[in-house]
Amino acid sequence: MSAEPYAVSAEKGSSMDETDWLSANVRAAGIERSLERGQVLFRSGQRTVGLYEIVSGRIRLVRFDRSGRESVLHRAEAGDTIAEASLFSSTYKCDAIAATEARVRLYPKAVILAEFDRKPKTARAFMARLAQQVMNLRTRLEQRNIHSARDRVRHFLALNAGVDGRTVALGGTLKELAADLGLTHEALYRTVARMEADGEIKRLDGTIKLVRSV
Amino acid sequence: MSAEPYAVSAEKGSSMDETDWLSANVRAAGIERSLERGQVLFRSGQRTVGLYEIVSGRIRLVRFDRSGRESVLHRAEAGDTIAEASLFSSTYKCDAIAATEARVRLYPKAVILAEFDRKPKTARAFMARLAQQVMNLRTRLEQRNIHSARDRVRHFLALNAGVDGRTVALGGTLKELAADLGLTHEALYRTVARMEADGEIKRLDGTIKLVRSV
DNA sequence: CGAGTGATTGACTTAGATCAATGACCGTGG
DNA sequence: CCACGGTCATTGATCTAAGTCAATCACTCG
Repeated sequence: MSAEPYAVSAEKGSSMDETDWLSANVRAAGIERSLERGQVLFRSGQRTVGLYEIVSGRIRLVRFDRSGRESVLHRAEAGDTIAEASLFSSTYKCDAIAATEARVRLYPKAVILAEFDRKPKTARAFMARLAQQVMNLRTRLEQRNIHSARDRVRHFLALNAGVDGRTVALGGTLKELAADLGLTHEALYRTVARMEADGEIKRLDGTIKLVRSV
Repeated sequence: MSAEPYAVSAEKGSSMDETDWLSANVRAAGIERSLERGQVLFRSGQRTVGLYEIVSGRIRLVRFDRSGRESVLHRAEAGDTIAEASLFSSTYKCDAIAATEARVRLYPKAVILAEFDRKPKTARAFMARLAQQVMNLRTRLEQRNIHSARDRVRHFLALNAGVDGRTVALGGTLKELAADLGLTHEALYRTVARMEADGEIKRLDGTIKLVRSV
C-alpha cells in the first residue's frame, strides 16, 4: 500500500502478501494500458469495468463538489490498486487522472470476482488489503484531530518510528508529507526547523531521528 | 455503516445488503456479551479472537501514543462491525472501550473465515462493506483538507444532500457533527448561525435546508 | 430538584494559513 | 555547455479564522 507511505506496517508473518495478492494467471489476464500525464482513466458516473492496479507512475483520485472545487481523495502509486469499490457498484464514484505518465493494469470485474469465488485465499488476501487500508485511513483521520502542528508531527513520528523506535524514513518530499499531515508546507518546514532547533529531532537527508522525546 | 452517519449512500440495487451480510446460521453462532459503560472489550496487543458486531450501544476504538495521549479512531454503533482487520492479524491494533452500556456479538475468526471459504457471496458482501468503508473514510479525509469551517460545512452539505439535492438530515447532534467535521462545536454553531443569517441555509429541527448555494 | 448535556453566544489569543521572496538543484533543449 | 523553467526547501511578515475559556439557557432523566 505504497500510497500510504507512512502506513502502519503490515503484520510480519501474516498470511497476507502485499505484493502478490493475485495469482499469476489472473495477473496475466490484466489489460495493460499507458496514460500520459493528465489523461483521464475514468470519470465519476461511468460504468465500472473493474479495478486497476498501478504498474508505474501515479494516479490521482479526485472528486468535484457542486461548486467545482476539486479535491484529492487519494494518490495511488505503483503497486496500489484503485477503485476496489467498483467491484460492488455499477458506476465509479470519483475521477481518476494520471498525475504522471503511468501504466495501469485493468482487471475486469468478472475475472476478479470469479477468481474470488474460485480461490478463497485470493479473496482473503484482497480483504486483508482492504482492512489494512481502513486502518491506515483511520490512523490518518485520527492524525487530523490533533490541532497543533508540532503534536501532529510528533504523532506521525511516533507512529512511524522504525524498529529502533527513533528513526523515521521519509517516503517522499517534505512537501508531500505536509499534504499527508494536512499542513501547509510552510507550516511543516517551520515546525520541523523549530523542533530541530529545540533538539527534539535531528534530520539527515531522507530521515528524521528522534533525539529527545517529549 | 451507521457510525459514519454522513456516509456516501450505498448503491441502490447493488448486491450488497448492509444489514444482513451474514447468513442466519453464522449469525446465530455469534457469542453475545454485555458491556458496561467504560468496560474494555479488547486492548491493543492482545491476541485476536475475531470480529465484533455491535448489537446495541456504542464502542469507541482508541489508541494511545507514546506520550499517553488518547485519540479516538472510531465510534461504532449498532450494526457496525469492528476489528475487521483482526481476521488477518494476530493481535489487535487498538483498544475497544464501551462508550455506553453495550451488547456485542463476537464472531470467532475461524467461523468467519470458514464461512467466507464456503460462501463466496458472504465474502463478497464483507468485501463490499470494507470497500464502502474505505470510500467513506477517504471522503472524510478529503473533508479535512478544507480549512475554512464554512467551506467544510458546505462540502458536507453538498455531499449529503438528499434526493432533492437540498435537504440534509442530521444523524445525531450538532456536537457530534462538529466532531465528525473536525471542528469544535462552538465553531460549528457559529458557522451554521452565520450561514443561516446570510440566508444560505435554513434549519428545522433535525435537518438543514440549502436555500441559496454559493 | 439538581446533575448532566446540548445549544448558543461573547471575548480573547494564537497558531497556522497566506502572500511573498530567495537560493539550491535538476533536467532539457538550443 | 549553459541558460532557463520548474520544483523543493526555507524564511519573513501579516492577518484572520478557529481554538480556548467562559457563561447562560433549555431540557431531560432519575
